[in-house]
Amino acid sequence: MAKSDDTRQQILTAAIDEFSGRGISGARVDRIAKTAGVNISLLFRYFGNKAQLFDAAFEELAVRSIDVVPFDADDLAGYAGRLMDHYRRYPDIVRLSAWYQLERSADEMPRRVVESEKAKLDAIRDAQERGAISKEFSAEDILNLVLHVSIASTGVTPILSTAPRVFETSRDAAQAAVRTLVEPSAD
Amino acid sequence: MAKSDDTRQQILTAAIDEFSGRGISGARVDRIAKTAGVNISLLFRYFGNKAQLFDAAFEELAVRSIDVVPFDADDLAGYAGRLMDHYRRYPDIVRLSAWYQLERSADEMPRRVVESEKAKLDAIRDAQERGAISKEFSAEDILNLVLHVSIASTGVTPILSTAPRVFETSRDAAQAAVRTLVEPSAD
DNA sequence: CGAAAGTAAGCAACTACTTGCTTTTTATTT
DNA sequence: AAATAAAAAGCAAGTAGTTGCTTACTTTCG
Repeated sequence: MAKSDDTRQQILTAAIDEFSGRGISGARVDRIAKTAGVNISLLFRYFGNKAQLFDAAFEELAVRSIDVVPFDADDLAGYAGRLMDHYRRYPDIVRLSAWYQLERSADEMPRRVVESEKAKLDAIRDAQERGAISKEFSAEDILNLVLHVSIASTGVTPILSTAPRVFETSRDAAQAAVRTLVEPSAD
Repeated sequence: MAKSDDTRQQILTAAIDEFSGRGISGARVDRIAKTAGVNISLLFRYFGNKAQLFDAAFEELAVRSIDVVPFDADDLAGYAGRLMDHYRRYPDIVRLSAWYQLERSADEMPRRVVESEKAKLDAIRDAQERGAISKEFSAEDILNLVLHVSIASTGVTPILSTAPRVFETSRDAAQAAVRTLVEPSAD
């Protein structure tokens, strides 16, 4: 099985590359097979069809992102900074997510992603109860705002605006924005 | 010429529909022609090729958005609210922008979009000089943050998160967030 | 009449996926 | 350790249907 596991991974790596660049419709399965250096029929035997291969590629990167970027409700600015670093280092996950929203939004996110989100919301609510962060916004709104501030400099965002900003400056600004948004108000 | 102008618009409308749903690679030119009720060869005579037709569709909606949603640097929360209303009413522009970022990001935005952005930045800088809004962030960062808070509930954003939020609540939250971010600090 | 608008019928290249077959690996028995 | 057979891995060569775009021709209109 060692050999086939390797082949599987080879296909997945090539698929991540192809799908993140071109999406599902734009991707070409023979190109993926060629990049992976495997026969095209293996691709279908292992992953079923093109859409399922995309799902596998997406889940791979999504789960990795969750595992690698630790969440901290008491330091949301720090979390935002870590997220931005991760996105800059692995731009594929952002693009893959974008394609996912556009071409697969009917489906549900992978289980691990859904679970992770629930845990984050619980942690935020707990931090609010303890008075560590502001209660002005709901936990859902806070998470939503933090995530969107964090992707604001990736350049794969559907806004009518020119090229993405210089990373360093907007990283500082994003962190400051998160801090401003969640700091406990005096009441 | 009245007849041909009408045909052109018919094609453009069908193209907006098809491209916003499926992107460039996923769109089918014969489907656009059929929806528009015109012969497919006219589509190419009028618009050149598939990619140029996409550009025409994108520019149409982008310019319309700019013209219809007035910018006000002294009331950025109001602007954000108006933007969100516009996006909810015409979701096509958000999706079209998303496809554009993914499939055409090499190109430059339409001239009108670039010009409009420059004007917005100038207005923000002016408002900062007058002390109407905070100087904590650069004009670029402020605009970037406002735009991203405004698309946070559209559901076509590359974040690892489940379904979009309820519109009304997140609209209020987004406006409050913008207000918090740009209110002049006491210094 | 001349130019522009409109149309039917292609076409060459591509595309996701399959088939029928050979080779290698693994598990089991001797 | 050798023999064996089943299962899995690997491959070359398809195939049926699609795709963006063109061509050659007719009709409409000022």
